[in-house]
Amino acid sequence: MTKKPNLKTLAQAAGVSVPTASQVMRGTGRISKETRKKVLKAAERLHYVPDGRAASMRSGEKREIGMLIHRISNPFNAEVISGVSDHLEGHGYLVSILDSRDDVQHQKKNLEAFIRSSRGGLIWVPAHDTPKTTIDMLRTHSIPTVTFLRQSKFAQFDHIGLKNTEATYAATRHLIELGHRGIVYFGGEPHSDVRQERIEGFKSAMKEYGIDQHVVWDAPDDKSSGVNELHQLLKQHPDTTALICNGDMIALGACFALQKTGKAPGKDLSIIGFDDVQDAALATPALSTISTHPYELGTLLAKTILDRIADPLQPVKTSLIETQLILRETTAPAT
Amino acid sequence: MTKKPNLKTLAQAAGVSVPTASQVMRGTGRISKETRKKVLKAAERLHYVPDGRAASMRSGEKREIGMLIHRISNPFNAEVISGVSDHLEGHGYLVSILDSRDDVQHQKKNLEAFIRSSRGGLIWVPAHDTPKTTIDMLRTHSIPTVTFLRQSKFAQFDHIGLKNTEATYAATRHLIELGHRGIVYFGGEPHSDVRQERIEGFKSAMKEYGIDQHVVWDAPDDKSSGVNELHQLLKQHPDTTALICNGDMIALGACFALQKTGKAPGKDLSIIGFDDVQDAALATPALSTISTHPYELGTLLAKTILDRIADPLQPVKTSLIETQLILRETTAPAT
DNA sequence: TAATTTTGATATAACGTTATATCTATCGTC
DNA sequence: GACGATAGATATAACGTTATATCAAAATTA
Repeated sequence: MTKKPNLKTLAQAAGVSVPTASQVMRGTGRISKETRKKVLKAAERLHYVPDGRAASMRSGEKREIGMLIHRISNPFNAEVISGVSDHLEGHGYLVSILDSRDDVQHQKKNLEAFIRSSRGGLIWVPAHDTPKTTIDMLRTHSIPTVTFLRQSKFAQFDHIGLKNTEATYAATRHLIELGHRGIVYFGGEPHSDVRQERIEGFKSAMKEYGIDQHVVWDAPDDKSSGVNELHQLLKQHPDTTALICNGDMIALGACFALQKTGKAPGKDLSIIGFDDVQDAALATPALSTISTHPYELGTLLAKTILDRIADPLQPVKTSLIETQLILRETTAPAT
Repeated sequence: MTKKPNLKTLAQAAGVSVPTASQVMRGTGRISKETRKKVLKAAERLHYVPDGRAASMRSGEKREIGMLIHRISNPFNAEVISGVSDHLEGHGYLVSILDSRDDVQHQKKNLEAFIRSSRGGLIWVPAHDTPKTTIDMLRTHSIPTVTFLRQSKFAQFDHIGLKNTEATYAATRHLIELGHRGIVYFGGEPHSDVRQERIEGFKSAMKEYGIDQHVVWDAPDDKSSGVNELHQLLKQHPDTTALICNGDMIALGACFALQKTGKAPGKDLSIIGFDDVQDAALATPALSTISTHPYELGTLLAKTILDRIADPLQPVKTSLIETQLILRETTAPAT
């Protein structure tokens, strides 16, 4: 059990000075072929790996990006992560994921630890009702930050979002043209801004067609919530003929609940999800939904944070990703 | 845009020396009430946050644990992560996740960056066919490491695993007692040791009942693979009446494929999954499967790595988690 | 050949902390 | 009132790197 090797050890083993060893390891400076070989050989033998803390502290370089997201198990997020990682690893960065569980307490703890650890940048989905103090904390440490999906009310960061309003507008319009009138916006937390944008699109389509009644139903965005809440909804609003859902998971839950009562999604109730997760296409019946190109979103996030790191003073940018209405088997004309 | 504050700035602002400021921030040493108040006030005003790199380098303490796993989107892993995070955050650690995509190249890159970043410990699912050099790299840096699910052939780390053999033995036996004879082990990569253990249990149950023919079918562990491969399997082995699957996702894929051809899981083909992910209970029909208590596994992982950090020289420990056969709607007597 | 540049290496200081040793008042004790 | 003990602060060095300045020797130029 030998001691962990450092530059000093390495330099001694190779018979050179510490700065020389450092230069060889980084491939900088003027080094002769023989010394380079000597040092590399010693490094191999000792399994030398530089201490990133010391290197980063001295040089100011930070080759690690953190992603703080609201739900690590969300398959949509997993796709985004892939996009981010593929791009950033290509640029020599390590991407590590933190899970806020969409809870401001967890988020604060994680962010404090994050700031302490001095990483190069943050890709972030702010938790619901993120307080101003949290934002201030980030600002005063001037960490390159890009938000996605959700935007902060209190500060301007670079942001990649979705065209939420347009997406639900198109979906709602499609349902109306199929003859539906009893359309409900199903799922999501009341405080969510993203959801508010989506409801905006829903309402404006309804208004455009002169439908005044529009029900919005609050419920957590997971599958079991869809199962549980659908019955409540149908009991309270029996004239419902179609759902625009806040996410695929709750939509799939609703499909499941419907089938349990002997009814058929599509035939008895039209359902449109949001995200186009892998399961949407593989469900029975296949879920009509709104696709959001998560991998491309990830790539764009990666590019955006690299730009921000390269030039911290450039003006703030916001990009919105196009969505696409995917019609499968859970949408049909109203009967 | 003021400069990031450090201990020196803070000490000057509070009118004390650097070591005093340091002691106040950590709550150590002998400090009078007034000076403490002065320093804390200044820290608040400046939004001072200590630099974890410097602190960790000097003190040797590392309050960050990394989890390197094979598939971040796997819902089973998400549950494990929750268990780990809940426990470790309670002990003042930050948990960050790295995704190896089950690829030895990605894994190596991630591990190198991980070692450079000098974290306190590693919770790890080794990728398939992890080479010895990778293990050596870890060993020479003597990083407290706990593996889970998969064990390394080349080194002894603390390990938390599943009782794979017992699990599939019980499942196979159950199917045999229901009258099935054409039972197939469906899914998984050929090189997987975990899968090998499961196949062991499968075979030994078959042998015990004098059934000599046992088909093992290779296929990736995801849903779409289940959809695609089932047809191939049934074409090649038409006398198949039941499947033991290597994971819930491929099992659900098989259910889907079966339904597409007008047949019913449970009635026409019995299917047992592995993991008991959330979707298993919510599928139509509900999936019979093997539950593995992922959250508890996570808690145990957290405790194990804390023990290892506290005493790096203690003997290596291995724990195996009990599994449980959950019978739902996709298992029925053979016709 | 003297002056100048280039090559290949090294010495030194600095990044922001914390561990250890040290120092000066003030206190209690007999 | 002399003495040791203690409270409350500080000086100094160290963690493992890298940036900058420096230096000797070799190579090039005039």
